[in-house]
Amino acid sequence: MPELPEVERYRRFLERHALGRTVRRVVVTDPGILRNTTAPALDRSLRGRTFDRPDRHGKWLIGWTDGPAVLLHFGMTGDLVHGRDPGGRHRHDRVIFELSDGEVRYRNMRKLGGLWLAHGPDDVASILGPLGPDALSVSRRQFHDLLRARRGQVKPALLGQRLVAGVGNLIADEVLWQARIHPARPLHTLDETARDRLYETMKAVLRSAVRSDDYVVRRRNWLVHVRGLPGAGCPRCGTPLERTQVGGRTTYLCPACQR
DNA sequence: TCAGTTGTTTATAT
DNA sequence: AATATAAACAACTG
Repeated sequence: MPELPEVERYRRFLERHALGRTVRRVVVTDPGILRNTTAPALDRSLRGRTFDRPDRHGKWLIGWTDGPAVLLHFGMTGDLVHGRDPGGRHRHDRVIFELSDGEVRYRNMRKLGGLWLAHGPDDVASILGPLGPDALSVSRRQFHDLLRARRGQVKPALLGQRLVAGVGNLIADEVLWQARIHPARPLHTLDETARDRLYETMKAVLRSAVRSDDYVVRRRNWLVHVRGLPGAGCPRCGTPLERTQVGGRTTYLCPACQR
């Protein structure tokens, strides 16, 4: 699930269910999900702390408290759920934050991604690593400046998290399809018009996806809606979609619309 | 049994 | 120094 739009939903979810709540206890059902801490240390560090307004950068969720911050990355199968009854826990709920009101569960089947504990903004920055600006808030000027400094193909550039942070495989295909740009196109062949179309399309796709509770299902005219279905055609022109590999990732495109 | 999966890191090669 | 490629991580599903 989790690309930028899903993680933004998790951010709002955490804000709704954890903001202002105090941590009673942290239960770790699978220590293998903890990346730079241990179950006892996590519980000790958070117990009694109160959650502040969470932040998001790209696909990272930053759960600030009046003590340390909890950093969550969701990999490909992460999720955040809320419950009141411990009996309702799922077997892939790896970490449970028992709060003064209900509990927030960090679920992750495949255990790509994980949980980090950070002690301040500098610690957060070093854990997140060299990310580009958030793809939803990057300015046109900054996007063009950063793009100019990149070489290679356009899709790997979008996916790399260093140009901008938050674009994943589905959104990358969606943006390039809507902007009518071939995913393997070398960046140096994109003129100013195409670069600007890329920027505007990326922002429009992300804004729209964030507004939807499930853009894969609800955006019926989008590529993601038909992506992977057998015999799927381009939602614009009906040409059978092409499935290929770009930058090592499965890629869907319309051979008629995307030159 | 095998291929495939919305992500990232690491090693290696170019 | 960047970029490209493959593998690894891990746990499923069809």
